Amino acid sequence: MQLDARLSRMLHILIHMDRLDGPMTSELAAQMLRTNPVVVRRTMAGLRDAGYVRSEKGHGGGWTLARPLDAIRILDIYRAVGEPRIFSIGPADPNPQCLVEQAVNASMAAAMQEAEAMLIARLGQVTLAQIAADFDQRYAALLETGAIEPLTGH
Amino acid sequence: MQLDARLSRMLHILIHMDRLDGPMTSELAAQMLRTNPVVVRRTMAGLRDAGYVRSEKGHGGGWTLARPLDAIRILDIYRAVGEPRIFSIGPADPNPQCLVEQAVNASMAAAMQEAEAMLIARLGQVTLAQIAADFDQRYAALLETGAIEPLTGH
DNA sequence: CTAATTTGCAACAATTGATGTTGCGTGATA
DNA sequence: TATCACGCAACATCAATTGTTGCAAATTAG
Repeated sequence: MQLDARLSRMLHILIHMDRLDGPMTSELAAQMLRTNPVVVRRTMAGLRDAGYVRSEKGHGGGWTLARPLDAIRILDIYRAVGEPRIFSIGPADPNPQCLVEQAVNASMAAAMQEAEAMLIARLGQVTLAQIAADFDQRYAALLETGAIEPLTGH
Repeated sequence: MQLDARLSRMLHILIHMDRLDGPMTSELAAQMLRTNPVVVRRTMAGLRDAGYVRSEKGHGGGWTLARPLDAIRILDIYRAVGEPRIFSIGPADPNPQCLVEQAVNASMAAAMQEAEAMLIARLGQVTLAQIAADFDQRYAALLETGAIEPLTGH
């Protein structure tokens, strides 16, 4: 399997939702993510259950933020999408009989848990508002160079 | 895909090689790893090319350590097996046009690179001799409790 | 010298979980 | 009442490790 992009995709679409007035349909989100509306609904379901977005059916329906971006941390969304597995490397057998293998697993697990704790801590320190602010800087910088026109699609 | 266990498997088998007098055949290693001899050769090939083990064909052939365990760090083996991808999460598009997505990727990449650097640093600090010493402690502890008999398989 | 052993390597199948896709049901609105 | 949009189940696709088969090459035993 290639990379699990659910977290990145949700962060991406949540910021777009913040900049959009009115609900965002799964269809529009799917275009932005270059995927299928069903994939959007499937992944966003976790965010809805966790209270970060709301969904409305029917005409004029779609997805809306339930909180401001500065009240959502990356870690919140990581958890809302189901806390996907972080590492693609790991033990051959998580609970082996062989004592050598137990020692190997213990050593690797210690290192990986340390790295994971650091990553989780970082994800808990960054709000979506900070990412949106970074976007604003990038946008302003591109306007400055004349590389893009004001109000064109990002 | 499930977890990539190549690194763990190599650490495991290298320590067994150290405790074995004479070469270890791929067949024996495969039994210890509960896999196929071809898988063993395939993965060990990287360690041979990197100079950590030697292989001999024919009668009495097999794999032998080319260095003592205290001269091999986990990081060395990680590199020798081809530096497998560490994370199973990541960006949907590593080089997107969308500035929002660029900002998301930058934020995630910063956190992940920090965690990766910490993991790599840890793997560079642990030698296989240290893991083998941990095994010795586990073995002695089990002997102490009478849970196992001396000289039985580990 | 011949047979048995063991690695080397190519080729292909199996596995697994996210991702992609189709279809239909349900609720809301124009 | 027709259209829109989400909800959900079911199945296909994909990618990378892992598993498997087959055969060649090298080395040693007898």
